[in-house]
Amino acid sequence: MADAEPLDPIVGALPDRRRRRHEGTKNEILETAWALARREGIGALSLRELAEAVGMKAPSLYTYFPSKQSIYDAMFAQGWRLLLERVKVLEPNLPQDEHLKAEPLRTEARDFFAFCTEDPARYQLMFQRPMPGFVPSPEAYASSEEVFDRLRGRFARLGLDDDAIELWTFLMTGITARQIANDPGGDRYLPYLDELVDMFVAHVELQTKGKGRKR
Amino acid sequence: MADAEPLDPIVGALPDRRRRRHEGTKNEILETAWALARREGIGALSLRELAEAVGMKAPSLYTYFPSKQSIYDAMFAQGWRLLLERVKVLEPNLPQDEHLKAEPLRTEARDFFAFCTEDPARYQLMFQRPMPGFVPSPEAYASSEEVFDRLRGRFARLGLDDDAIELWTFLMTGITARQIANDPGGDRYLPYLDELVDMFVAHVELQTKGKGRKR
DNA sequence: GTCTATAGAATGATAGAC
DNA sequence: GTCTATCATTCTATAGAC
Repeated sequence: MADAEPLDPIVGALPDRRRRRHEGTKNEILETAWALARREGIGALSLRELAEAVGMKAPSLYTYFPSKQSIYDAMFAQGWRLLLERVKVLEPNLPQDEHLKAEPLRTEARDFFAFCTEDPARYQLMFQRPMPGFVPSPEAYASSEEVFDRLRGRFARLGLDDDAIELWTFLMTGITARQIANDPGGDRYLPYLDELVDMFVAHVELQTKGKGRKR
Repeated sequence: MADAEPLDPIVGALPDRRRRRHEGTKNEILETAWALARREGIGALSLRELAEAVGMKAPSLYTYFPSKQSIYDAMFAQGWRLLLERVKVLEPNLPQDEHLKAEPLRTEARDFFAFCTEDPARYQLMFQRPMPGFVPSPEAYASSEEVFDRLRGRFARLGLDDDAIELWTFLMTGITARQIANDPGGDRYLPYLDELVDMFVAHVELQTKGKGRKR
């Protein structure tokens, strides 16, 4: 979970070696922030603690991030960029025949489930926004938008519309949230995942057969 | 949202009028706590603020609750007791014929959706536990257990087993969580609710028809 | 870039007078 | 039961020396 951070204008003007070093430290801070968030909960992150864990005093963090919010923002963006990388991998493997939805959707489901449950703190930050007053910056938000755009694209290639995406989202977030809340770190609910997908596939196929249907 | 609070031993020994008054103030504090939680988020509740809103100074709250955690605990218990009251109402209306699942499940779904979305702060406290370190007391937890026991009972009368309950829970929490996160106070996702129920019913009926199935 | 020192504010909780 | 006063922390953030 690192790099690809968009450069801020001030730092971008520095000489190369120095800039690289600056970015390196920034990433180290973010890595440490993730580690702390995993241990104590995303809402419990404090700058003193973070600074100490990274071998600094708290004020030094302000050389790298202008505020605590901006650290959350960078983490949020990082999480979505990472998910984006993972869903890109799914796209070349989509079938030509849109009647073969089940297998790609199972892969999709397992990938999402794995991503969410392998880091509950990240899940909370990305999907539950537990910090009062935290609003992601437009740049950070952009990655999350692209994830959804690509989901739309993949679903379209399987012959599925936006309403199907909504249903799909209920299922996937429903099961992952329960996994994280009731059995964090485990996989107690994983066996239900394929059943959810089968239920979903049966439903959308029933719908597309009954054409010209009402909603 | 009030009373039925189990008496703590000390207060239970007081004379009647005095005890009633004490309980009344306690409820007033809880009501005010809910109002603040709705306005500023459940995690942002502070004792000073709460005391001021109820017309006291902060230390006076300790006459009624031994700690901030105990206030959260009382709220948690209240929420589950209230949901318990609501699901009890559903039970007399269950059909004799277990092939008529769809209507009672729609009612069940609408009731749960309404309960969850009419008070997002309550939902967060009951289902998402956003306060680091908050653990409900065994007494508070008991109400939540009874809610699930009764759900099991109703599902059994519809011919549905524990695995069906798990699936159902994914669906219901998936859609309510999304409603609360993306359109709090609104009902943008309500139109999908019946569709979820239909999908679920079709799935479980397919399963019970194919008897002796593997899992 | 990193530090010390500190501002400035908020928190939960307790002691003890009345 | 309620209050004042206060403890003991914690927090983000800034000023300014080095």
